Amino acid sequence: MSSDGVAVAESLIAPAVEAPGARQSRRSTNTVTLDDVARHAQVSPQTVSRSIRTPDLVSEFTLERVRASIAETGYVPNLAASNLASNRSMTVAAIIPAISASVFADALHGLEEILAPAGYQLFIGSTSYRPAHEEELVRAFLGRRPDGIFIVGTEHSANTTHLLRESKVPVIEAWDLTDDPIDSLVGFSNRDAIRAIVEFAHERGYRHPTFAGSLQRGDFRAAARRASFEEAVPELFPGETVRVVDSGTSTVDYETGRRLLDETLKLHPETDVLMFASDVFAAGALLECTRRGIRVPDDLAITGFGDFEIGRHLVPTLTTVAVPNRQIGTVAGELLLARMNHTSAETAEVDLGFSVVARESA
Amino acid sequence: MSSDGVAVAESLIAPAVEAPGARQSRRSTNTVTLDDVARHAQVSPQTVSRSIRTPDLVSEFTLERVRASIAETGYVPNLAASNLASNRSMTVAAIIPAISASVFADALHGLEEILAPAGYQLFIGSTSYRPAHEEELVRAFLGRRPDGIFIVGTEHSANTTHLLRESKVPVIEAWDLTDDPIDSLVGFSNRDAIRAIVEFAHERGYRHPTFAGSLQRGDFRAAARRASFEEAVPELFPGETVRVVDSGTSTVDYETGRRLLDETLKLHPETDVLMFASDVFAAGALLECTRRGIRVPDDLAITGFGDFEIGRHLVPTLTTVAVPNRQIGTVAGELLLARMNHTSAETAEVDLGFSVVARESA
DNA sequence: ACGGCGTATGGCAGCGCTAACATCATGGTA
DNA sequence: TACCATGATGTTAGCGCTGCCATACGCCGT
Repeated sequence: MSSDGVAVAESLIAPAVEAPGARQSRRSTNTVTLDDVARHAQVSPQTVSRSIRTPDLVSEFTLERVRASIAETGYVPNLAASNLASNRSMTVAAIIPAISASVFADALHGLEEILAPAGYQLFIGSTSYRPAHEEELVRAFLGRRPDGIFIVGTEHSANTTHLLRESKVPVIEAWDLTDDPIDSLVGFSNRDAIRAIVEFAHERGYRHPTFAGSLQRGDFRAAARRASFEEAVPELFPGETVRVVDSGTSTVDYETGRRLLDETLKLHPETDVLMFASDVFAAGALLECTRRGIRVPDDLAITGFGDFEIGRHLVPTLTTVAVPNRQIGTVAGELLLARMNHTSAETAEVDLGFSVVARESA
Repeated sequence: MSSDGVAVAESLIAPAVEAPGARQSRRSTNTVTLDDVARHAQVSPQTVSRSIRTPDLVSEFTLERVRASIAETGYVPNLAASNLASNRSMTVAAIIPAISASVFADALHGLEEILAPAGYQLFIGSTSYRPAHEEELVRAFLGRRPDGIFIVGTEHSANTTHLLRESKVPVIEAWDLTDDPIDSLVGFSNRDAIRAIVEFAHERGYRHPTFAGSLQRGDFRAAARRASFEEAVPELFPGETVRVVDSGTSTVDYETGRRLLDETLKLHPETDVLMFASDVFAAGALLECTRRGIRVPDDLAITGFGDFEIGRHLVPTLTTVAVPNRQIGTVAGELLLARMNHTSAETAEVDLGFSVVARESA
């Protein structure tokens, strides 16, 4: 082939000039790039880029050709390169304690509902309630340069807080309130919510409340709820013992609820209203009551926390506290969008409140 | 200011030479880069890179200094740049129908459990059972150049299949079996599973089975389960009408289960075993039976699908089909790891099976 | 006829990192 | 002593894309 001949001749004359293939290419195999599309459409790479990102600036005629070329070549833009060049990743990082906990799944759903139409993608990581893991996760996620961060909780390690503050990325802390947020805040007061349901129990005439939950290390919201109970009881029930049953680090499931009921009956048989830190526990306990023939609420009243769907279907239906899971996600999404579009530079602290849902079980 | 004066003079003499700051920097504000760390530690950038990625190749002495510099400068690696240069993103994309569905959350948990220790991060997207959305999601995710893809289901649009095939990325389809996978496959036969529980009902002596589920468009696994029921009944119950109650596009929740029970009692009062497409429906129906005083299984037997935790706590406990949710995730994770490390180039088709769990409700 | 303006496109450089290769000091071996 | 294998570090040249600016062209008003 004549072209080969030319190349060889050249390399004899000027050995400094690389022979084709002397240095191995670093390109990934078979990947269509923006340049390929540009060549195919006979326009500059810049025009292809514009056709994708700001089609308004490209003439109808050119746009047609570029689109056809993209389709024909099967081009898929490399967002890592785009991210690097434009310094925007079009991603939002979401850090939650557990994927399988439905409350957080609801919030993520709300978050995605707002962000996806604006072209943002969600990076999800779960900490399993371990602060050390949270820090690791924050570090790893920051490496991907998200345009926004959604994180459950207001209590983080000093390092985590520092990392987030220094990152200059809009951060939304969710699910609780605090006086000193990293940036913005969307949630409700776990403390007030528990207080409200203790007051409810008091008004209904119950006299011997017991609180039951798991005190997983790292679950600061659960801890806040327990503390709030311990604070409210002496005020509302003067002279009454403050009874708390704790399953330790157990997972949040129906089985744990059952065990918590068991322990309560053994340790505090005088209990007339058993207040759970989660509807899941309450449901497990309620079903166990059905099995054992304990009449709810006559023998023992039960309350939950979270207003999960099952509460409306249990027999008897469950008295609980409704919490705006989904709304936490949508509000957070809207706040983030405003910040990321530079529509607003303001941080916000949104208290979405809660409500006591009185049903049959108490 | 004198520096301004100099700049002007220079531009008069040699306008082609850029005055400092004439072209605006594109760097993101205040970001510490690998070069900054290198300068701080007085080593080359490459050595810093090695210190992070392959510390074995760096001397103890240098490593110490680099680590100190990283800490002091607060350096956070830019993974977009790393990704671009190395052609590895260290991410796996997971595409599931719904985040809030616990079965998929379990699988994701399993997947993460395997991938996270190996340094891979999970990108999660939900399709809401819409094939068009699935395609969009696949396209967007491919743009991030994941090293592996986990996708629920074996039925995809032609475009989706084509995109995934052409991407050359290891793909695992999950939750069902097929003769023609895109790449690898981890799941169980929804068809056989339903058949097994119909056989179970037959052996237990039930004579008038009815199937109840929602037939959401896009949920091919639900459709397969229904079809399997329609296939099994004529064989096992010759002469018996094939009764199917369908809630249309309702969401999978307890309320729908209740409505399905309602409809069944109206349309097919002869039913002696009601077989649900999900434990969630079964639980909703079972609770409604309790409320109405319908005795289970004496007046009506009930079966579910999925072996959710609640089934073990309902009164009566729920007969169902156990399905290896978590294991689907872990096995998929292991297969992906092997492919991504180039330990194995082989595709695999893994049938994890299922098992009928006989409890009190049937 | 001319400069000024808006629209469409192209050229250049660089985002922050790493693969590939080059270099340089060791130490052991023939 | 010359030689090469080994380990530690440096140099070069991109990865694929977009920000910024330059350029080309037609249109308008004066």
